[in-house]
Amino acid sequence: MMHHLHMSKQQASPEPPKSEPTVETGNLNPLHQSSNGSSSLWGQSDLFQTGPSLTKLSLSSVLLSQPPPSLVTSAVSQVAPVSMSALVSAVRSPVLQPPTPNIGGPIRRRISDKSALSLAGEIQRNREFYKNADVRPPFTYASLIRQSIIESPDKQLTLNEIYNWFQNTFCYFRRNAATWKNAVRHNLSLHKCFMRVENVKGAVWTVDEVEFYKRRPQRCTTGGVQSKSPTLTHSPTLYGDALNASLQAALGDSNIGFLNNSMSTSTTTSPEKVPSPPLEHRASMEGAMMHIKQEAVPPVLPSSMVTESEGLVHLIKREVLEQGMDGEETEGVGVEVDEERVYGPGASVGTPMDQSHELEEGDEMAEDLSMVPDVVEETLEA
DNA sequence: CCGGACCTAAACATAG
DNA sequence: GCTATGTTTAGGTCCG
Repeated sequence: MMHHLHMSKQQASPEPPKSEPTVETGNLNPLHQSSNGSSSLWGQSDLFQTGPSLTKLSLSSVLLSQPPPSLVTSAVSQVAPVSMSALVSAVRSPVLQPPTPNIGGPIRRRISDKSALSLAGEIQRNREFYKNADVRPPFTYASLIRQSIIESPDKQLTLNEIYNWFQNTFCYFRRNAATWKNAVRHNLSLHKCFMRVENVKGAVWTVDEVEFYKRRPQRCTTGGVQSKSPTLTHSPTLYGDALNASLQAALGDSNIGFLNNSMSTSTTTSPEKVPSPPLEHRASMEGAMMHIKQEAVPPVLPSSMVTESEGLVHLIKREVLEQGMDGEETEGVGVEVDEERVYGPGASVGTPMDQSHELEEGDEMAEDLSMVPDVVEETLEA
């Protein structure tokens, strides 16, 4: 095992994907074709990561052996006292055994939920790493999809654009296209947080932040689940739990205020368009926000709502179904979603400009996500 | 042990 | 007929 790690340290960038990772957003389908045996590859590849080719394993291992820069540097240096033990162990272990989940097998411990909040930062920090390393990102498909959409200027992407984002952003997704693409489509259809919208450019996918955060809290909220994850632990993302407490304390009202402000700003910036978010809705939103706060991450909900309620013309998801049936699961959700959907069309009030405005705001928020850790760091250091 | 979240695979339907 | 896109279902793993 370790062998691979040591050797081939230099072929670190040897043959990741035969196709140059230098793909530009838009034109890169280098591997698509290779989807031939791809389908099967991933399933196994995920398990054995590189089962067939040791060379690849080497590569991965090597890369893995040196966790994403930010993962180590930021995590270690940043989060000093907080959850030292956890972080330390997390950071150490990786050295001995690759931190990433991809190697050992299909590790489920992926950063999702609130973790997704800082996913932006995570990706930003390690963009190069993920771009060149054949490492499977420790995020769930849902989180990644969301991220891709959020990163887009219009907060909406076509399926193909999402594919491109995956491939552009992660070297790992330049292989086994059939598999992960299927997963992406599956996720888009499965999760309520992803909404298909008929746009000028055809069908595009958008994210319903409210939904996104709503359906995932449980797992993460219930306790430092994520921090346990090897991948999460050392990730800048995991500020979540461990940091949380100290973070909250550290940040104090100032930052919270910031958060609140951000939220209020976003919520207030679009009051016209989104006719006074129903109280119930707000309540739920706040619920979601609570999670966000806990993670010490900037709010994102508002923007989504806005986005959603904005120029979205046709919301073609399971509205009917939700309304008609499943009153249990989607109960609360359903209601809120419906509400939003109601706004959507009616929100036509929102002008294109408004939309772009909001969208930009959303961008900023996405940026904020990436800076959260820094804020934390500074605060803690101070 | 259970239930929920995820992942992967695959069948099917549709539209271009 | 093929491909891309969507939707569903099913089986498994992991985790709290």
